[in-house]
Amino acid sequence: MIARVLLSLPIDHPFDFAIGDDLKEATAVGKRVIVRFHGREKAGIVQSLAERSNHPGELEPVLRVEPDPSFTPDLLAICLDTAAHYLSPAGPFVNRLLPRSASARKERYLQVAGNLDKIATNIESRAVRAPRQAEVLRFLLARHAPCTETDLRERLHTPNSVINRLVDLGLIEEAQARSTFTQTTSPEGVRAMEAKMPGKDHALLFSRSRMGEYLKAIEETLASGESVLLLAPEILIARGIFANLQPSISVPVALYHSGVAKGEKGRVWNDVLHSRSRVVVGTRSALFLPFSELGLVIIDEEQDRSYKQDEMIPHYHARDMVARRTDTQAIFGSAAPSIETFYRAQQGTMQLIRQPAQQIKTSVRVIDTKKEKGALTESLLAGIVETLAVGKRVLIGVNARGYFQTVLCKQCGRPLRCPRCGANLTYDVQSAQLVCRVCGSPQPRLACPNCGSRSLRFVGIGSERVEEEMREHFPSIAIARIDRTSLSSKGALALAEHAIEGAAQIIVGTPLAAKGPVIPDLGLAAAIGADAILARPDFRAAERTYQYLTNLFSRLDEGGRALVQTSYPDHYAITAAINANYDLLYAREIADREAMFYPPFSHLARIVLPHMRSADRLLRMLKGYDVQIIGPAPHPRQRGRDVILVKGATGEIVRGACARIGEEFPSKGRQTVEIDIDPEQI
DNA sequence: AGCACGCCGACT
DNA sequence: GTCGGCGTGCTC
Repeated sequence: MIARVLLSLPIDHPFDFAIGDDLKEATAVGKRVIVRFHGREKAGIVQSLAERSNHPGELEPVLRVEPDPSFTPDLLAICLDTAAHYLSPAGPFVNRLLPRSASARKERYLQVAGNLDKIATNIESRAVRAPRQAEVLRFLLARHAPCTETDLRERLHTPNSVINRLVDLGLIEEAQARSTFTQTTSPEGVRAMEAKMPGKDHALLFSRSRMGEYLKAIEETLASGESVLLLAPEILIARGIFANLQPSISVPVALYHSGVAKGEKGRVWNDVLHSRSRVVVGTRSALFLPFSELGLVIIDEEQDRSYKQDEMIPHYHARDMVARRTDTQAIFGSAAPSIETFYRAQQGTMQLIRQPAQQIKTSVRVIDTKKEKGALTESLLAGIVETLAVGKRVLIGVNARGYFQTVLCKQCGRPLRCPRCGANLTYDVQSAQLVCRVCGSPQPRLACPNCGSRSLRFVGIGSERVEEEMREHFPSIAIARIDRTSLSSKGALALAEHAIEGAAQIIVGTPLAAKGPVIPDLGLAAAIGADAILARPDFRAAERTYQYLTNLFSRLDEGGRALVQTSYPDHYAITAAINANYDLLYAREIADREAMFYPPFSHLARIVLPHMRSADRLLRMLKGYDVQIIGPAPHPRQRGRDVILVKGATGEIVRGACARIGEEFPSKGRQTVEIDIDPEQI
């Protein structure tokens, strides 16, 4: 017996290892094994088992088989399919996905034990002498659902001793996560569900408030014995949904995202693997958890760019990977769907459930910055003062992080560029110097690296600059800034959540802060950075602008006011957003996309290649396929690299052409050719 | 990815 | 004459 093992190497094929008699029993497809490779111990995932190997030489033995977490064969197949779809090697992907072995300690799900009267009397009798115990009982009783020990400790700051004492007293007990759920769906319920989605497993839920529909669908799926996955675009939002969902669902809910601690990841993985967890809320990586009977995937804010993995290979899009899956029901939720998804719904590829009635009419005021100058106009400041005066809160949406967006050289008349990578430099207040946000290198002098001139002009405005100006204007007001750094650590995350909940009167945020549910007591949502999104050289610029503004407005409750500062008050993306008129946006966009042969009418791939002798050969090769080629154009941020956009009528054609590129131009060091299938970033 | 092998410039 | 630069190639 031999095992074909996927190692974390940028090589697209598995390596064979011999399985000794002692490990025959333990070795299985999807397990993590330790092998000796190239003289060193390395972990790998068993892709398949076979009788013999084609390898001419001697085989190294499998040294050890790791305990769970492991892949189910089904999940492994999905991962291999995903990697293949994006023309990426599977080894690094699957090795990265699988968490390290979970710690021996298993997370307990706790619930109140015995009859409710007994608990109620205990809460009363313990209120004075054992207030912490009473608190825990009250919490669990009110919750109606089991709760993990960690969760209990975090929410109530309960020491372990209190929990253990309650277990000893027999007042709380470990819940069998699986058995606590009572089957509630009648045959009529099942029939109603079938009627709702006749013969179609996938639906676009186009609505402002979607949680109710989600809850219904989740309970229906649970009732049929299957599991549910709910995806959110950001950690911050996943956490919010998790907190909301947990008390209203009949089984324990697990949370899974890249910020979850290692041990906890392994625990959640194992809970899903053994069907102890049947509802998971998470970000895109949760899509690759080992569900055995996944009945429903909900992908909330389906239009969100964050579902695309840009930083690492494979560059997969969670929404598209869900769309490919016919083995599970799927709901794509959005208040401002992507043009692609809405098109599919229009074509009948998926069902369209549209609830326009729920759109809240927001009163929006437009400030034309061609008439009123400055990044922070007088009207905006007046609006903020007014809002604060009535005790309401303010959200200011800025398009970018940092201080100034760009620094222009008056001599060269062009933005200052990083000499190392060619990206536009920004000014950092903290260090009072120019820094490159792409490669991180600071500039020694406050001068143009190109000509040395010290006469600079600062244009644009970033979140840090706005935050600082706000502090000057409103020194006694609590101000918070929310951007990508808010997701960097647990502490920063908690701070951001705290700010949104009410700790800050003014929140300055990048588009990240526009995502999420209604912010309590928000009186004013002001967009001052929408133009920068609209001006991006990307065929989705108008769509993104609409989605950004819609997101921002949706953080207001009934009665809240919005304000948009723009130089393009008549642009359809902005007027459509202000009037919540998606159909206007869609009509304009879909006509444009068809005329310009962009998605959904074409499929794209983005190729980034270094300046090399063989670039001409690459282009000639592409021309042999039925594709359109745009470029090569210099990479906007990386010096010495070019970008080619490949357009084709089907994904197969584009992927075929790109696969050939991948074969003919194997990655070797600096010469690596990057291929991004269905890019979100143009 | 590592790591070794291998072939050309400035140094004790 | 050597030390060491990183291009190329292999790993079951």
